Amino acid sequence: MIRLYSTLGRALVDLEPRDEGKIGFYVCGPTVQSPPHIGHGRSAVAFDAIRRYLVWRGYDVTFVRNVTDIEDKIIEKAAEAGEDVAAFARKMEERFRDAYRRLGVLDPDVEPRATEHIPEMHELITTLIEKGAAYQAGDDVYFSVRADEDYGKLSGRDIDEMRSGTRIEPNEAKHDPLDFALWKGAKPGEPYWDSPWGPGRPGWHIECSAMARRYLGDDFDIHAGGTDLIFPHHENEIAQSETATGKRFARYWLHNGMVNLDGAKMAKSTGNVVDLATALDTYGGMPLRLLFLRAHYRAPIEYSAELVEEAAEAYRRIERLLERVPPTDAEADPGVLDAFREAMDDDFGTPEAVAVLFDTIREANRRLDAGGEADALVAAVREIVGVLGLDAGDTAGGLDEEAIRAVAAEFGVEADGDIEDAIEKLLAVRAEARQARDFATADAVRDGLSRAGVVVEDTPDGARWLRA
RNA sequence: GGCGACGUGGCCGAGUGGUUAGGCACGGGUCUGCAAAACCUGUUACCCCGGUUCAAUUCCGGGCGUCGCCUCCA
Repeated sequence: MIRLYSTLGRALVDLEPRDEGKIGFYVCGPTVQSPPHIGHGRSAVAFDAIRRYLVWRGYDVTFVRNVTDIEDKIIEKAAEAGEDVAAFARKMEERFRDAYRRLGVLDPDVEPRATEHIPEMHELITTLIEKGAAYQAGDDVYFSVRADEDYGKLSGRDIDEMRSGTRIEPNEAKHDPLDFALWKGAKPGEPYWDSPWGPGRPGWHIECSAMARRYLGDDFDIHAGGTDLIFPHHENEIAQSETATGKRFARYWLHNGMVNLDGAKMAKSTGNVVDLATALDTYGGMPLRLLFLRAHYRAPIEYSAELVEEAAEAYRRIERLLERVPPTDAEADPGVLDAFREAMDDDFGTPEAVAVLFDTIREANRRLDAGGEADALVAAVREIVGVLGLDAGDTAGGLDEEAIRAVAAEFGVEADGDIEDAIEKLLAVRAEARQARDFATADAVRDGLSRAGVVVEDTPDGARWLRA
C-alpha cells in the first residue's frame, strides 16, 4: 500500500484511487513568462519520479501537465521583448520542454494549453455565476469567497483573519477584498477572447480547474505543484471547482519544497535564480536529477555549484558499476526491489531509495572484487535507476575536442576523425609504452588526457576512459 | 501579526523510543609500475531547558534560531 502526504488534511494517508488501478495525476505546469530556473527543474523531477514509480507499481496513470500561456506577466514580458504574446509564450514553452527532457522528465500524457481551453473556462464561470458564487463587476468577473463555506481548507486560512491583514489591497470592484478574478476584461492592446462578459482573458486559477476537469474528471486523484502554489492558487482552484461541481476537486494534494540559494528561496520575482539550461549545459541532467532525488520532495533544498558537483561525483558511482557489468537477462534481486518499494511506498521516499541504490552498488562491487558475479544485483540497480529516471544519459557537457587533438598531436597520433577514435589511439600508444615499461611516456599520455578532461583508468581488461 | 515547515556529524541529507542510513570531503589500508576505480577502515551527530519513560536525537511543554506562504512565483 502506498502512503502519501496530502497537504489537504496535512497527514499521511493511504492512496485509494477513484477508479481502482488507475490514477489521474495533474501537475501545475509553468506559467511561461521566462526561462526555467532550477526550482522548475526540481518540481518537474519530483513529480516525474512519482509518476514513474506509480506506473512501475502497476497503476494506469494519466499524467497531465498544463502550460499556462496567458497571464499578466506574460503580456508584460512579451511587450518588453517587443514580441507577440502568443509567440513569446510558445518560445518559452519550448525552453521548458527542452530542459525537462534533459532532466529525464517524461512527456506528459496530455499537455494542455490554457489558451486552447477558453470554452471550458467559460462553462465553469457561467455555472458559478448561475449559482450566485461569482459576479460581474465592470469588465471583470470575480469569484465570491463567501460563497464557499470551506474556503481556506487547504492552506489553513481563515477569511476573517486574512481580511484584517495589511497586505490585502482593497479593490473597489470586488465585493470582498479576497474575491479573485475568474475573467479579466481586456485593456486596449491586450490579447483577448470573446466571452459572455465581454472581450477579455482568464484569471489565473481558472485554467487549471477547467483543464484538470476536462482531462481527468471530477474527484480525480492527485493534484501537485510547488508549496508556493498552495495559497492562493490551489486554494482558489478548489473553491471554484468544488463550488461549481458540488464534488470534490482532487483527492490528494502533493507539494514540493522550494529550492534555496544561500538560504533564500529561488524566485523569479527577486531575481534570485539560477538558469536551468545553463546548469544543464554545465553539469548535465542526471547529476541535477540525482541532486533533487537525494532529498525528499517536500523538503526545501539548497542549490550551489558545489552541491551539484558532489551529486555528479555520486552519479559516476552508478555509471561505473553499470559500465563494469553489461546488461544481462538476469532477474533483478527481489530483496533489493523490496527495499526500494518499501522506501518509495512511504510517501515516495527517494532519499532512502537512493540509499538502497548505493548500498546495492557497494554490494555488487564487493562481489565482483571477490571474483564472483552480481548479475541479479546489477539488474536491480538498472531497474531502480530506470524507475527513478536516472538513466536518461544526459550526464555532462561535450568533450574538449581541441585539447584532446592537441594531446594527440603531441604524441604523433592522427586525430582528424572522430574524437573518440583519437582517444582510443592515444590509449593504444600508452598501452604500448606500458608494455615496454616506458612509464614516463605512459603517464604523460594519461596526464595529457586528464588535462583535456578525459580520465584514464586501468583495468584487468586494459585501459578505459571516462569524461571527467 | 496569522498559517505552516524545519533545526542531525566538515558539507548535503534520511531515519528511529534502546541496534551502521546514504552521498561527498578528509585520514589509514588492500590492490596497482604509479595513479584512478573498487573494496576495507577511522574521525566529527542528533539546537537549548524542562517533562514522560527502565531508556529520547526520536514523544510532550517551553525557549532560541532558520525558512516558506499570507502579492506574481515550481
